[in-house]
Amino acid sequence: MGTKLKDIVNIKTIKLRELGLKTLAVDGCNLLFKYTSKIKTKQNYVIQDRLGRPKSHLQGFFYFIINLFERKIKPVFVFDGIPLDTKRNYGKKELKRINFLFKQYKRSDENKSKLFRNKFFLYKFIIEDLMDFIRLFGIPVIRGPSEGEAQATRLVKEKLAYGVISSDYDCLLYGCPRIYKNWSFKRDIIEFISLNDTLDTHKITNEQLIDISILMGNDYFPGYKGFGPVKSLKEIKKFGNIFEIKKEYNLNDDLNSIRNIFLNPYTVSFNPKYQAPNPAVISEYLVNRDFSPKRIKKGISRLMNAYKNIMIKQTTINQYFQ
DNA sequence: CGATGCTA
DNA sequence: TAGCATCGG
Repeated sequence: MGTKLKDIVNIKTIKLRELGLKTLAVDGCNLLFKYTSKIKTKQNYVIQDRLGRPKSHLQGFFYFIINLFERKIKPVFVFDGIPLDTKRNYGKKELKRINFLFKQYKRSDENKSKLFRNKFFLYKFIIEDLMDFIRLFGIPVIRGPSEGEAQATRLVKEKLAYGVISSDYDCLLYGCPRIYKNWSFKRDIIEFISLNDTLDTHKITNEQLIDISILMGNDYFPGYKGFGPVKSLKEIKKFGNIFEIKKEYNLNDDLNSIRNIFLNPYTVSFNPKYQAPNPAVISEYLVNRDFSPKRIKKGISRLMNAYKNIMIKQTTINQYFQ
């Protein structure tokens, strides 16, 4: 939802290679959703193996990892923890509908395409398998207890990652200093959003940015009518914080708890560790999912070459600084 | 989305 | 070999 911050944040396009040898926390759910909706057949279905299992996300993640490795970027994948997400309450009705669709999905292609774009379905049936797949690359994966953005930001704050790759701006509200989005491997560029630059530009604090998001509306609060980026920013700068505005406008929502979601998110301690990718096992996994041997061979060769180059570069640098 | 194949 | 179209087998 963080899209409403678009008019406030500072966006800069940089070269992907500037991020070489950096560890970036990747919002895995974001990517999963992206690939299951964008990698599709002519009939607009996810691509599937002969057993009807989805492959779109596997292909997407496979090349995403390879492309990052080739640019010497090390990802750590962060997934959301809870299948029942707090933004949308999946009631009994929706659960029933999804179970119904799932039972039918071997028969109806139409249901499949809907199912694979349903967040609840992905959370319940796809994520764990995908995390296992990623682990075969020796890449650390964590499923945080609340929002992925919050957990990813914690890694950055603890200097275990340099920044976060995510499609929206919510990480800024959690205090993430660097967000990267809208990459193009072909053009070798990525957009960079700096929290500090954003705050400096408007001469506001991180808490004030949260307050602005509350006025405009964020994932946890619908906001107030008439409060867009311009008015929200102006009023926060004039009154200082959301509580003064609450008094001024006679609002009676519990805004402090919304604020606290961002100021004190529920996350866990995690120390990312990297290992060498396991080409044989990755290959076997992809063969089982009906990827063509040609694709697998080429991809794995790119992967292992890229990994080797990261290791060489890293050792050289480590030696240099010793 | 990113890879692959085809065309000139 | 770049640029466009189509595939994901």
